[in-house]
Amino acid sequence: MLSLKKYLTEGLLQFTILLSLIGVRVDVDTYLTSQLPPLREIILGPSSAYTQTQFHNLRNTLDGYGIHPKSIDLDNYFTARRLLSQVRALDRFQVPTTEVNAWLVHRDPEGSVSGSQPSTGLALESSSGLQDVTGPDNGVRESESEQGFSEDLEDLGAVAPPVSGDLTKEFPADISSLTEAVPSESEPPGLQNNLLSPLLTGTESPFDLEQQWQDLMSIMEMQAMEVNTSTSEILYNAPPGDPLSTNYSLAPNTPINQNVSLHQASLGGCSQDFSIFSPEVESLPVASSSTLLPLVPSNSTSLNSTFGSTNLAGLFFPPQLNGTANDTVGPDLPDPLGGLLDEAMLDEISLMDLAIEEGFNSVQASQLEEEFDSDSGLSLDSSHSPSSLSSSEGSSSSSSSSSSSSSASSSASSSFSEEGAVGYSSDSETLDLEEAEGAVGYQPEYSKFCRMSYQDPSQLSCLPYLEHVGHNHTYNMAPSALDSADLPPPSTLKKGSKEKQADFLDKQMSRDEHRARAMKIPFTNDKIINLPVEEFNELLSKYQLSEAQLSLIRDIRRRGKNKMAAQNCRKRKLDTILNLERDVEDLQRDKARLLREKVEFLRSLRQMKQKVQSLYQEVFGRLRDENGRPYSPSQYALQYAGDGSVLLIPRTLADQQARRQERKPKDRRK
DNA sequence: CGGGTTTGTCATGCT
DNA sequence: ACAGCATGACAAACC
Repeated sequence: MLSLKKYLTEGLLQFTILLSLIGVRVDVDTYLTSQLPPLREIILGPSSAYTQTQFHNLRNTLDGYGIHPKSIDLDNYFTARRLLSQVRALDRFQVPTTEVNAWLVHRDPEGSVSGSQPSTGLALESSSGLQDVTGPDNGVRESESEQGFSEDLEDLGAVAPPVSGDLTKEFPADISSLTEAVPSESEPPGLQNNLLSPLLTGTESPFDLEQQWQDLMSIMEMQAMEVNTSTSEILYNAPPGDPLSTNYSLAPNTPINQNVSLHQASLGGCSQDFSIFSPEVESLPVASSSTLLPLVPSNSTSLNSTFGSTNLAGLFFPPQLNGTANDTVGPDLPDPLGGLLDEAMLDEISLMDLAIEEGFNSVQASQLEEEFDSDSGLSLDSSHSPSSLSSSEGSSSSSSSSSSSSSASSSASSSFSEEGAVGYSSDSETLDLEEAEGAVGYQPEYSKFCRMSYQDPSQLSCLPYLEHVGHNHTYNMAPSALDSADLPPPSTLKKGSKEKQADFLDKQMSRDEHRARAMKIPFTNDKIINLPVEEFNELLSKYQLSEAQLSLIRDIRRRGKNKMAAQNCRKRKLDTILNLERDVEDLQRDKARLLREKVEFLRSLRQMKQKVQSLYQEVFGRLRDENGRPYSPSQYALQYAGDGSVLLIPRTLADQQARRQERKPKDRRK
């Protein structure tokens, strides 16, 4: 029970201190459940910074850098660092290494999907431009995408031949490459210029293309998982098998009454839910046809490159595309990214913006974090101990410095206390003053005044938290006091002066000093208290002491040592509190920094969404039917298939799928 | 004089 | 068993 009591009281004390110091909410559970030892130790168990200390050994302790001298636990130290880094990594998206390639395809009159060989039908007249930007870094990806493309084609060939046959039968091929379909951003919309060339001027790209694309993929993935506004899973509703076949089965014989000659692009190699291109328009005129128009992959055209282009920055919400297509693409082009740019995300962004503008005080930061998500584990950066040293940059201040100060002062304390002990005076309340004054046995060489290290003013000046200690509890007798106490001959003093003297002595001498005098102890309390036990026993053996004297001497020694212990204990308490204060400050700093990083990330997220939207509009606007007319966004939409290809589907079907997707995630969330 | 602070002391547990 | 340390609790002194 007692240990339990101690445990609880200690823990509660620390916990209370921590909470009282924290202006903001700190998820203590996070600390407790983490493997970061220091705070957990402080709260739950023997505190590393608040533990019993062998002060005689402290003078050998470290300078305080790196590891708390009282908890030299390298395993915990490195474990904490590793975990901390992992936790911090949680705040960043785990970007899949998926990639998207755009394919151009055209259909030839014979009904075969041209481009079934990457190097043949799919070859883009201007594909060289695409490949130019592919660059060395994309070499591997390119080959991968080609492989994926081949697979796609195989799927098409195996499953979709009837459709493709229908399509081609029905639609005269209008072979224009995607590159032709996408204009440069500076060109008037609708011009049949190279679609990708402006996007593929990778030389200007200040970004890491792959990173950008990964970010984009993350956005989409996150959107599919969290926002649930996409219709990405439509393809997953299909029975196991080729999703494309499923799509075809949805509208196997529905004729597309136009000759849909798709300059199709697909995103090859993308295994993620990728239906961001599925629009959300519900009230659009329903096309009679529900036929899916698979966008057959072309060869090495890579949207990676496309997205990597800085030109995209200028493509945000580009002007109306396809100016020549009066009847279709226009301002009312549905926002294919409605799901991506959902309000929730924007709210977050707005909140973060607000937070930034307002300077991120701790309370706001805390509230913001609560509003966002629960990755507050990032504040795990419990800076209390060695673990905090891992906290990157400049915030790794606390523990080392605090530990050093602690250990330094502790060692100083020990050294001083070994030099001498607190002087004690007799207890006036139990002794006859005159008897005390007549006491003998004080040896001058032992009457030097000693004080505890942190009672030394010079030391106090180094300990700011003790600066306010201005009390003058002069229990300790100064040498002068001792001398003066002995000087006046008792016989020469009047009664009144004796009383005054007694008062003075009472104030100058400790109670044990008085007791020692009263009992005629032949050596100083300093010796009694501070001599090593062997020397102490040796000293006792030199004198013939009564039992009462021996008892008093042992009491003096016990009290004197306990007095120092109490002082050390209190000092440690102060150090602990100060360390906690520093820890809180560090945690708040880290928290603010993490929130700032989060804001930055959300901003880049938003930018990427805009880029995707722009690209959608670009691609869609450049698609032409067999008559060279653009498709109406009210009737068709682009949609990513599960296998990475891009489909041009009737909007009705897209809407259906979108609705289906809206229901499904809700269920999944519960 | 009351309240807060500092300090000494005791009791207790632990090593 | 003893010495010593740590610490909660209490009280006295002090401000």
